[in-house]
Amino acid sequence: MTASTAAFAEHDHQRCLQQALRKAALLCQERGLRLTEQRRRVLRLVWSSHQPVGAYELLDRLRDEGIRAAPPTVYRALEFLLEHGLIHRLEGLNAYVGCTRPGEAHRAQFLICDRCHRVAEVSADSVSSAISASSARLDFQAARQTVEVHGYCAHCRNECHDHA
Amino acid sequence: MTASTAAFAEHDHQRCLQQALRKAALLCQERGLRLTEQRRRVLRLVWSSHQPVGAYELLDRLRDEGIRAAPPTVYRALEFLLEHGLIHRLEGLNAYVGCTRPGEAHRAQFLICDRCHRVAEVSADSVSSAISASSARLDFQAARQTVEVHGYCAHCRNECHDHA
DNA sequence: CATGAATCGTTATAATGTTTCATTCTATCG
DNA sequence: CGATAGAATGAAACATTATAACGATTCATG
Repeated sequence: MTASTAAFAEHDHQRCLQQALRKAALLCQERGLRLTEQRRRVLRLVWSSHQPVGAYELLDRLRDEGIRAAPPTVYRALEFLLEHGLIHRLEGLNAYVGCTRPGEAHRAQFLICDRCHRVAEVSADSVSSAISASSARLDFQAARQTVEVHGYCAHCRNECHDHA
Repeated sequence: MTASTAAFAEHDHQRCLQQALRKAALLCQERGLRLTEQRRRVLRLVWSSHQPVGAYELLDRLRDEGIRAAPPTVYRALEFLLEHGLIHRLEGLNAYVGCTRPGEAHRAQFLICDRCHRVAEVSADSVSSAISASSARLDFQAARQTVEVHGYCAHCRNECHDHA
């Protein structure tokens, strides 16, 4: 099972989480970044599932863990994690998901299931290069692509048919 | 000049505006929708340029015109215009732009110049079908695509070189 | 006109994100 | 070790974006 298909399938999510934390630690060590307790905690919470998490939900969960936190606590951690490619922000949801390929240069697309709310990260060259080519045709220099696809994952599509 | 390239080039914007209002009136008449004064006003303000406009900016401009308006006034108009495909929402900017092809089924991508803040709407089949194909490969039923590309338009890229 | 549905005005509030400044931590240098 | 400068944090206030709720008005239609 590849990382990109894992989100919608049954899997041992503990492995996802552990791998994400391990990769983050490695990346920060390599780059001389400080993966502080707050940042690690937020990263762990973001990775607690494949469902995107909002900033204030993270705040609540931090408080549940007994952490004294205010909005800037969360936003600062998110900013750090975004800046170094450890998480992604889903613009259409104002929410955050873990990056499956931290440290690797990649252009990601997100498949967002509107029923189970799980999100899969995809890196299809066919998509990113079609966007680049289309941009270039209009003499537009593309620097950053946001691609968010809403719909139903295989499992939820079947559920919907069952209950239709 | 096609609609999709107009945004970044010199052009008679009055024509864009008038055409947008004309198309909107036509579409509403065909569908039995009420293009009320508030809705027309908001549509006109959204179309006042190719730069996306935020809800509260619209609110301010309505007030400048002497209209008594509160947030729901604007959001209700925006909701109507979005629902019937007269405008688009740019998720990454929390802002709105006029739709260049109201009434036509189309999947749009947006080229957003980070310098002049103008936005061009594109409908590249190569992009939308690459996204559909990529989704299908993961057995994901794509219903709606959000594609927002940040970068520099031709004009601004040259400006940047000049001043570099 | 009577009526019901759609639209609008108004107030309040929720949800999301930022600024600011004082304080604490941490790595490094003398 | 102690000084120190930069990074990170705590805390309060504030700014921006969006929605809920409810009564009043408008409008097409019978």
